[in-house]
Amino acid sequence: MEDQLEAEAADGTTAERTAPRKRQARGERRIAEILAAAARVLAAQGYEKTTTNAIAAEAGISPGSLYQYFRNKDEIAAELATTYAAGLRAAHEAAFDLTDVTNLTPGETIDRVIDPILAFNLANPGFKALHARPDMPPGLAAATRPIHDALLGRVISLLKTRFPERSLVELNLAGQLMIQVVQAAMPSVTTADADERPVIITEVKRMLGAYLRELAER
Amino acid sequence: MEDQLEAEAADGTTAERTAPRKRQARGERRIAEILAAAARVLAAQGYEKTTTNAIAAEAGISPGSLYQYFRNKDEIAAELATTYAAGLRAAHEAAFDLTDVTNLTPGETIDRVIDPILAFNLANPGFKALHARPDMPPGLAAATRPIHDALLGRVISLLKTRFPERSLVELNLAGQLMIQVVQAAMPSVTTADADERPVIITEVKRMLGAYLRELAER
DNA sequence: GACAAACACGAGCGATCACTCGCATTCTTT
DNA sequence: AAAGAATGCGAGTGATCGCTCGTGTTTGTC
Repeated sequence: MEDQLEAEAADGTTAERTAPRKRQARGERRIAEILAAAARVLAAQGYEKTTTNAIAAEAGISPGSLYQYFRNKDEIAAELATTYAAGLRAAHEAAFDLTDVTNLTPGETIDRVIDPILAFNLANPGFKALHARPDMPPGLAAATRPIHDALLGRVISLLKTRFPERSLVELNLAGQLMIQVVQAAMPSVTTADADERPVIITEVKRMLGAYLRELAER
Repeated sequence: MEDQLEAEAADGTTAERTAPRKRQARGERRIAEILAAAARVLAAQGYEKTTTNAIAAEAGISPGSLYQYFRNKDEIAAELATTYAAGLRAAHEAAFDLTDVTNLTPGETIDRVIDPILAFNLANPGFKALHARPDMPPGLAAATRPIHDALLGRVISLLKTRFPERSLVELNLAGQLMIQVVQAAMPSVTTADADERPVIITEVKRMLGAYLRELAER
């Protein structure tokens, strides 16, 4: 990561990105610590009730130091949302092989889409506090939207290969509804005892499966 | 409404409710105005961002006058939640005749349950800002819970008559999931253009219908 | 070792919010 | 009409929050 030392002078535009001037190992670590702390506080308190002082305290630094790395509270949340988006996308791409979609049963397809989302939500409790809450500042919504759009796009393209006879508006609506259902059930899953979760998850999958069958026979 | 003048002296316990001491026509009106104003602000801003000063301004009174009638912000919200609960219950009871449940098709049953909820949500935009938001103070959650419980009880008893062979835990889970689905789709419905709404509503009902069919064949 | 940039601190500023208090006004009762 | 309770006001209080600033400490570079 330190292999470019003075090869950036030629390019003035990205100079601040590739090599600000000198050393940043400590700072880089701090940023990660702050984001981890913010995720923890966010998961416990929700966005509105999360204070920057609480994040700083959780990270073990002073409030002032926090603003050495982030312009304001929203930027911390936006950065975290971006990180989550990347993580969720990665989780999906790892569990999902686009080539063999056609020879999966509907139930298997549902599993392939739902399970990574569930696992991600269980592993990242702070995610849902950041994802499409209605009381968010518009700047943050911009960072949050790509997560939703990427997932929606994936679901729609999946529906398209499985129901080529359906119109795109129809599939769009179906995709949005299915995502809403999973999101709606998510709090129940994450707050339930670990041994209750499979029951809830099975039920959600049954509903989605039934809906897909209805879509096929329509 | 002013037919009890001095017939309350016999009952000491409910004296403050029926006749505090003297005159309250103006005050009674104010309370209604404050609640209406609070509903408007709540619908536009959400619970956390709603300030008591904004409610007072919307009601056309001073912040001080607000506290003549309510102890604090939460009490306003709680009172409003209670009002909503009564309204929703009334809407349901008007649209719902428990006697002829058995000779309705599943689709009709779904309409009977869903339509009043939809109508109520469209007519009372402030309702969803108050209903089971995760960032609410515990005191408010207490006022909000009866709404959910009443609805859940109604749905479950309905499922019980239609699926007597299913266990109660199973029906409980099914009822909760179905309610979650309707609630999850509600923002899409209320924010959509009026001509888009039927499409979304139809789709939600299709999903619920498909799920009920799956529940029957299970 | 000298210098400057990066990093860290924490008291505190300005704004906001829920709520109070002293006082003025309106209404009811006698 | 006089008393007093109900109603109304709005500046102000104390608490909290996001964020800044002056200052001090660490760390890489020469």
